Amino acid sequence: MSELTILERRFPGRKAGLKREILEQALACFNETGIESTTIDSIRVSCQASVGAIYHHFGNKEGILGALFFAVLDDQHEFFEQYLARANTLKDFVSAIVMSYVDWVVQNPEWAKFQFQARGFIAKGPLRQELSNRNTKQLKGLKAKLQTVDSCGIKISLPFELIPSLVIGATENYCRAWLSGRVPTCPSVYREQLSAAAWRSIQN
Amino acid sequence: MSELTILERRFPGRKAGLKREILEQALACFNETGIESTTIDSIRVSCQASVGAIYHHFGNKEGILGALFFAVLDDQHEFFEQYLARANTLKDFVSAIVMSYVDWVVQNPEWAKFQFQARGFIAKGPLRQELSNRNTKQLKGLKAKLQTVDSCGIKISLPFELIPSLVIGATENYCRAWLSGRVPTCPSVYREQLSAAAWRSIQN
DNA sequence: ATAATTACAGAATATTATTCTGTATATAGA
DNA sequence: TCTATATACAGAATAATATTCTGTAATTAT
Repeated sequence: MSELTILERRFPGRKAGLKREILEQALACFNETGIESTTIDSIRVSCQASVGAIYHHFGNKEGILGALFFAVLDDQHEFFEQYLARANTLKDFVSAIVMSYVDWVVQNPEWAKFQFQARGFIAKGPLRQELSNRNTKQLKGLKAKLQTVDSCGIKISLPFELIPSLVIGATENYCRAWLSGRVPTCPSVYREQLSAAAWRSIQN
Repeated sequence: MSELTILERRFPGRKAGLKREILEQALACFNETGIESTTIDSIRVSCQASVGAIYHHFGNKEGILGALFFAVLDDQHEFFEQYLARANTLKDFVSAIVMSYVDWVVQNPEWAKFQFQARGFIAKGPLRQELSNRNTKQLKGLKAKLQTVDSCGIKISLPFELIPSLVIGATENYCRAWLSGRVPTCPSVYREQLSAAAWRSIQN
């Protein structure tokens, strides 16, 4: 794991300084007051920039949202790939998905909160195609990797389209509950249980 | 099941006619173009009302959102209670939760889509307390019912706070995927599998 | 060194949400 | 039935917000 923040990794260099600052404050605003009720002006005040600067870098509000959203997505994906690379059996495979998800959320709670909020917006707006492309691509990668893995003597009889939901659904649901304060206990505490439950759920 | 629509059940009577019409068109707009990018004026045009009428009934945009959101929540809850009433064993209990969720979503896909979109907004805005109250209340009801049920000789050793996520997480995830078009197969097809997987996931 | 591009500032404008004032319609009490 | 009171609606006026536009500084490339 690098010491840099997500923004420093995705928008590196000194000349991207203001860009990062705008994004950082925008993230804070979005998480505090919600995406819709965050105004460009509130972001502008937070980062002490001008509307001109903001619109120069991002075009419009959706542009800020998109820059943040795809930065998260990329970061999460890289993180996930690191876990996946070490998985040799099907059980490891399931475990890697669950664990990487939990660990990433716990390490980046503010980004995770934002991601949950923003997905809906992106799925509607002009960037929906981009999101859809990435989803298909990632799914294809997963399928390929899945072929190369030792299946532990288990024959999965459930239809493939159900598997992703079974593997990640409960974990995602719990992480969301934790981020919103509905449950107090950090998902890290339940890494093993969530992983084991996912594994049980796909067998029959 | 009543023949009436959700709106007719929640806002009955002739004098609530325009109110229902506004809500119906607002729902359509929200689902088509997203909540943020839906303007009051686009709703006004769709239902051929005046801004005055809209603001008279709902106060502001958030008010429309809230009326729709809690109407859905109430409807879903009643539907769910019908299933739950028939559950006598723990396994039935889990099954009732999964099945009622799937059936409701499949019967009311537009409302379900809206619910997923709107939850984030409500969780931020001024109605968040109301939402939180309902969640706690429902959870309390579930716990109470859980005590009265035959546990099938199973001793659940997982912490309680994990259970709701394990039971409904995968199903919710799949329904969401279906509503957004990411998977083609209707969740109804997988009712049994989802229910069985949830049941396996909570045992260890 | 200078031309060209990129980064920024802030006033001007456009879009959208909300309020306000007035009128009609319904409802309740006499 | 009459009238007072509240509720339902219409649409112009205003406020809040997003976006554009024009100009200037800084940076980069030639």
